[in-house]
Amino acid sequence: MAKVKKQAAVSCPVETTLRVIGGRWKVLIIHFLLHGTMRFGELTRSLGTISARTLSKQLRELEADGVVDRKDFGEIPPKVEYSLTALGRSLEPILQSMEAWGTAVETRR
Amino acid sequence: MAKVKKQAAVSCPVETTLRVIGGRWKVLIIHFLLHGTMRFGELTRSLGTISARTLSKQLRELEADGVVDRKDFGEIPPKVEYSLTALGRSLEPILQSMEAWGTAVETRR
DNA sequence: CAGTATCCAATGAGATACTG
DNA sequence: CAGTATCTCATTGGATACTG
Repeated sequence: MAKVKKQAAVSCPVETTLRVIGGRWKVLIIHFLLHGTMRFGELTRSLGTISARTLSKQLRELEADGVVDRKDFGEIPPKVEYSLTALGRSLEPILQSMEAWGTAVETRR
Repeated sequence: MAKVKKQAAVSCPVETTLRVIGGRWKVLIIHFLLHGTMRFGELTRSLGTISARTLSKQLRELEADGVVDRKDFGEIPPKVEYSLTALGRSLEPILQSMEAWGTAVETRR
């Protein structure tokens, strides 16, 4: 299998996952989308303090990584719905264990 | 239960976990320490291209978060050993599921 | 409504040099 | 050996204003 590119370093798959869900709002976005499809404005309100620019960027990145599906209805006024792909939904157990661990950490303080 | 402080936002525990393990080298450091205690120089060599400054910082942060234990033998030449605390070892299942997910993502490309 | 364009500040992390 | 001190740069994300 050739020369493994260059800087494969060590145990990369974990870092791949981190790159995908590591953005400032990404796990929160995924969290909401696990409950169902949402429109851009709904996400903005649910997330509370995110700017349009930032939400847009995080969604595009999640889409590029195959986690989120973007459906543009091509209407005016615009209507766009975001949902999780199968790959995105497969993140649920990870989020759950991360939530459990985070809760434990916060508790023990 | 009062007013929930201020910016509790939404589902924070997951983000707590992300803040703890989200550093550039942290999951890799934890990965190695899951196999046993290591000295500073060993970690440096294992990680390949990390600078002393960066490794030092990441270790201090992991220590502050209760994940890593630092044992200074107070000898000359210096000898310092790093290991995981119980809390640190409890991250193992999370890393494993993240590794599985990351592998799946890399595979499907 | 669902964005994009610009500009800007904060953080993270690398390179290099030095030290008890 | 195990760091610390500086300096620097790249990336991330926020604020604001504008648009099809």
